[in-house]
Amino acid sequence: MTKPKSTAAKDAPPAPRAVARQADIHQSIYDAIVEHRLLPGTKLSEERVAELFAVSRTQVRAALQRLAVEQLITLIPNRGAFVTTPSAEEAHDVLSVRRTLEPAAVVRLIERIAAGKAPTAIKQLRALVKREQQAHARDDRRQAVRLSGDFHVLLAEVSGSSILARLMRELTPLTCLAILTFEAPTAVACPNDEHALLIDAIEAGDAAGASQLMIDHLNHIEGALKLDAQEVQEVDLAEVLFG
Amino acid sequence: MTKPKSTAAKDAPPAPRAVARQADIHQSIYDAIVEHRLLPGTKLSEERVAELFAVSRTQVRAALQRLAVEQLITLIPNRGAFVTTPSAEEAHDVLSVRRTLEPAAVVRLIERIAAGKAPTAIKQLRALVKREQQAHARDDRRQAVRLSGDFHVLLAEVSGSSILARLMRELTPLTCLAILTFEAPTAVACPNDEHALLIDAIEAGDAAGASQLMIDHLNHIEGALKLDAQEVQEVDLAEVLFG
DNA sequence: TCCAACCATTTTGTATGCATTGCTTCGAAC
DNA sequence: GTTCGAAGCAATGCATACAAAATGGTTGGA
Repeated sequence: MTKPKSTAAKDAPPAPRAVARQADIHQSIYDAIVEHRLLPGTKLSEERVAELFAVSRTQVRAALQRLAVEQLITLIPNRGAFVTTPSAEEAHDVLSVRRTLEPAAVVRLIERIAAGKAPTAIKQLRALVKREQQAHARDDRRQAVRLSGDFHVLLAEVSGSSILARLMRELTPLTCLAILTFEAPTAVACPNDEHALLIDAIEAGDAAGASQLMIDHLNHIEGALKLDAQEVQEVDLAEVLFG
Repeated sequence: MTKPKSTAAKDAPPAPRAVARQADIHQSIYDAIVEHRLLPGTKLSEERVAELFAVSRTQVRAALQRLAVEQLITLIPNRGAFVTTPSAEEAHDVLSVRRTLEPAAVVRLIERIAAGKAPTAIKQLRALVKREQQAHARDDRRQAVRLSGDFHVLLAEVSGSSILARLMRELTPLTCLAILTFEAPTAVACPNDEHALLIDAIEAGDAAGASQLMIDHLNHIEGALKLDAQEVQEVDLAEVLFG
């Protein structure tokens, strides 16, 4: 019974399916990185992670490899996996591409709503904004930034383009990482009133207005980034390796 | 000669054999899929692939996993890996997103050239178009389609945005797959004169004209897709990968 | 005292063996 | 003759064991 090695599957009632394990590991690390509980530069030892999840290194390697493709961690051969340290340049780059993509998502969504194909879109978006405001209300900045990213992903999803949604799922975590790395703690990340205004414009069917709001919103985010404050906070030896 | 292991020789390849093997497998399968030697729906058995490359299944699994993240293959739990069958809807979706992204890449590149930051860009692009024309000349349609995709990736790369380049590296293989799946064999994929015209407009610094050319170009590709022809055939793995 | 080389420990890379899952085929009953 | 079920088989999922590489400390020499 106490041995998790031999027939461990019976001990875990909620996740008897083996496939879920790997996804769980990926999700947990993903969440930790996006919510800045795992700081850039932190090393993720295979054995350590495997221990924490009570699985073998095989599963961990798979999860880490996927995270590496998503650029959330950097895999150095024979050295290990490290949480990616975003550069200021990359942060601007991501925001720049998002200024191209997201207005298109907004326009798409407005067209889709007009065609009656996305009846619950507005409702879903408002629900997410509400959660975001709640996070703000309890001063949970990490969760707020994360939910803010989720908002932009949801926007792309309900716009009806799976490709667009996929790209946004790649870009938003990088943006979250950049915000939490470069933004001053006092600054407001993705001011949620802008999200609310954006929904209003979408609901009103104002394509031009909504697009401009989105661009302004992304500009505000980029403007809030402080490129000089690249300080290291209690990160162990990793920074030395990268420095 | 006697002791190749110690700290003697530095001319040994900096890239370890280890990572190279895995990358090789990935690249080989990638090429085969993008050049349509591996047809959509084909099953890629771990054991079979491992045999062909003379490695263990471990390496193959890693390569397949990466291909799955890139959406070139579909991983079905307990079933195996299959070359992704693109749907007509996805094909249109990809082209739609590219119509949003690529004009931005063109404008970016023109600005970059004007700033003197990409002196060899035009030269590189023309060289690639030349190879593409040569492939056309010898009626190598598969290689032509593949090089055509490479052209669009190179365009994004020299535009100076690594994020944009990354996204294009994801989208072009899907487009290649769609073209070779849905397009009539007689149709010309990515008419290379359009690529040449595009380069001319970029070199002339005509941002509006070049953007429009890019949009037209992508529209031509989408227009050439035939949504009904969706056939699946069986092929021999060894023949395709090494023949 | 400082630099360099060596050895031990830790961590990653890889293969292999076993368990599990899904498919297929053969058999029997209706 | 058709259909449902069970057993066998093949392929994937996963863990463990082993090998290679790197790091850190230590020892020896200049």
